[in-house]
Amino acid sequence: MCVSLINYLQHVTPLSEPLRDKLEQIIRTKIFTKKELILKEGEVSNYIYFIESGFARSFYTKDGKDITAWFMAENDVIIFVASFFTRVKSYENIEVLENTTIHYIDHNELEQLYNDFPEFNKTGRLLATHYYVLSEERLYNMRRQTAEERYYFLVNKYPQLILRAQVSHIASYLGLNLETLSRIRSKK
Amino acid sequence: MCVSLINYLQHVTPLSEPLRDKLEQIIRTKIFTKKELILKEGEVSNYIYFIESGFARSFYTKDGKDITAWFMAENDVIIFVASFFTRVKSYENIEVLENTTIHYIDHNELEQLYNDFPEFNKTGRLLATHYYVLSEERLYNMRRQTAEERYYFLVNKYPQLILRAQVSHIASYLGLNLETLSRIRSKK
DNA sequence: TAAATATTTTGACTTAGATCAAAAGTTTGT
DNA sequence: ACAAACTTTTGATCTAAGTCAAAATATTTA
Repeated sequence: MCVSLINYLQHVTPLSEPLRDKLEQIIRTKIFTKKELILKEGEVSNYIYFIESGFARSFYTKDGKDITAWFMAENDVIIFVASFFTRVKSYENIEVLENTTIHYIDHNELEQLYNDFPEFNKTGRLLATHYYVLSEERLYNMRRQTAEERYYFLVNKYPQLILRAQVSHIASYLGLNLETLSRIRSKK
Repeated sequence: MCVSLINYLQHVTPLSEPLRDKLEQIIRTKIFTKKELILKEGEVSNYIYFIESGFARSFYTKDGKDITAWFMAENDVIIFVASFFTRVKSYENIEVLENTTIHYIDHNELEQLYNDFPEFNKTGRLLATHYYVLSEERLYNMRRQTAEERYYFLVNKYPQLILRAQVSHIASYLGLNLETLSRIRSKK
């Protein structure tokens, strides 16, 4: 059932057989239907998630407005970064935008795994590095730049995202209001 | 000479004696004077740096303008993230803003270190995670928010930075022009 | 320590994107 | 297949921040 996740991890760096067996034991699977929340703000994020299929977004509320922080699709590892790693309450939610199947691992079990299988730290290091690079890239795109530049960066870098997400979510992700994004898109 | 870096790493997670010895062997030290560039855009970042003392900033050029990406001070680990990890040419520079002493490790030697001392992957994982959290935090502050909100977030989170960096650099980091930041600051 | 250079502040005006409002188009459920 | 509920587009203003210009301060350097 969780073959996709183990394959993914195996692809990051090879795993020993006992480690794979242990992973199979601790990975849980859950199916969410459109609009369900995988995680709610105010909770400490206790799981690291992996999307087997589907589409989701993280968002938070600011001055009554719903602001999308990022989108996640097949083969993405997702975490409330700050909350999962530093054990503080999350200010973000994760909402499923299409029916979605996820695999997840409990925070304590993951810690235990790092202890029992020190080799797994390499997987953790490479994954953290990878997501760190992506985060810096999004940060880079966010600074300066006009609304139009930011939008077309996203279009080029994540074309499938543009097709799947709705205008209002893309707009709030880019720090625009939806009318502005609508106008940018209709300019040709 | 590189005691400060080894202490720092030891603080992340304990290191074995042979690992410490190896680290002492491969860590290099260099002193930069104000305005020198530690690294130039167009180069592949070959080193991971650690600031023992001093102050620096990373910046890039966009439409002829110099834009500060971040600041680094004592006990900060610094890398051109994308370039160091993915081995592409960096679009960023690192400039020393005060006389600065740095320790650095060569990319290949670091890879070798991970191979020879697999335990060091734990240090790498924890450091990558830590900097990932900080990156997401900066990203969070960058989105939405008015110029004033962004500035005061920085003031509260990094008060020493505000004292050390010049207005024009802080302004470009916040995505503002310096006149706008000057006006925000003079509002009391 | 005075001149040269760099940085910050202040002022007048412009503009990209926000806001408010309503029409048009799409999706969803029964 | 129709009504209800969303989502997107279009239009008319408004405003926060940008631009250009010049004066006021601070910092370097000789």
